[in-house]
Amino acid sequence: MPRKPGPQLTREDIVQAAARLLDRDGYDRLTMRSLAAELGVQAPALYWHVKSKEDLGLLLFDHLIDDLDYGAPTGDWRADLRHMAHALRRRLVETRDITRLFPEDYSSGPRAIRPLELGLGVMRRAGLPAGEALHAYGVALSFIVGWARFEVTRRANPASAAAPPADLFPSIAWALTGQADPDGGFDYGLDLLVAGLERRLA
Amino acid sequence: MPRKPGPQLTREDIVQAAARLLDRDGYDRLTMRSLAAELGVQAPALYWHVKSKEDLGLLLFDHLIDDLDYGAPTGDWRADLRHMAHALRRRLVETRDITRLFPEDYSSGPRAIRPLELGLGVMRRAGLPAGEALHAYGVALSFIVGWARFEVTRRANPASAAAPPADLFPSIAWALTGQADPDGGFDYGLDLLVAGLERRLA
DNA sequence: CTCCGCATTTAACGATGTTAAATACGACGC
DNA sequence: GCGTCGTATTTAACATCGTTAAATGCGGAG
Repeated sequence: MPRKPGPQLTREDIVQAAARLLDRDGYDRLTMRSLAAELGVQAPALYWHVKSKEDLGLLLFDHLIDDLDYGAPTGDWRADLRHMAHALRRRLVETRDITRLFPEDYSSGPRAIRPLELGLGVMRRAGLPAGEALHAYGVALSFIVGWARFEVTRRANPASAAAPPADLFPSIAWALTGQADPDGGFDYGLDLLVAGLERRLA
Repeated sequence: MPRKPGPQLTREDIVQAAARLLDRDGYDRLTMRSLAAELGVQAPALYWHVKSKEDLGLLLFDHLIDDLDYGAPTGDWRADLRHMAHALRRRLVETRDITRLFPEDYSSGPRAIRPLELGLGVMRRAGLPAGEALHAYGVALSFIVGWARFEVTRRANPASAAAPPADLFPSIAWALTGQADPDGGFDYGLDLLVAGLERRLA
């Protein structure tokens, strides 16, 4: 019964080749035909293993995010929260075009269940009421993903912000007088989040 | 010198027709040809007024967001922040497919300057140090946009979350025991944000 | 040896964004 | 009044994409 694993094309092969192409050429050039070529095969062959390109996109996202190690809980919920957030953000920022593959229904669905369980565990150990944990998780996830999307393009483009006229935009001019380290924004957001949760616990 | 405004096709006409089609058919069916048909014209005619579809997307986004009224500052920075956040979120959630048009470089760029000035004004009046205002604004924007993207698809799909096995995912099971009102997540996030900022001010 | 199901190739379809070339049309110089 | 020129639009077509239909190879079961 076990089939010969010979020169057969497998779904895993496809996903791995897709990941390779995504990293090399970006999502726009990741086409069914180029993917088939990477595998030494013709394009329609892919459709035997994969329902559609959208389907492939989900499989690819899973592949790119599955090996993410959120680490074991340490008992310090603040550190755990920060650690998880940093891990996810780093993966989103460093893996090329992965934000374009991010499933729009990541809040629910089977693929989101592991980080959900972990994240809710952190909230639980923090002492948050059960009714707030899902909210807090959703807020954190929204912030992280939303932030990563902006950060990706900010890294791609130069920091080409020419200062606007100070008379028309006084608050912008004011904000530019304080020089914040430009990469600290994410940690600043985490600080706000943690402080907000602490307030919730008091 | 003033040209006759007769049956000429203008860029505004195109953008308005695009907005109409977007609302009626969604972004996937908003094609150059269908847009041209809506205007009683052939597809390549559009390219005289618009550089590309991507360009049109930016114009369309501007059109859909420009009339957003953030309201005048009240002096209560908490209320102002919440008001701005709600206004933006509502527009993002209610305007069909607008999140797919959201410019990835919205943090900077001329089109983002008005909300930026307003938002930084709020941060300023809150008493935040100048060096933190940009960070706080970026955090808030990331949260709002990130949240809206999830909320859009959550509204589209039913709340089809079948509860996972409690023995494998105890924290999820725990979180589900507390019934939070499912639409309060955004306000909860705003509460966290405000509380975090208050902490920053102390 | 034959038949059959899995896997892949060949060929092709329809749609899309976009460009090149031809064409209509109104203003302006002479 | 005629020709010319810049503006605006149409006609025709190209390249590419995701996807499907049909034909083909191929290996194991009877």
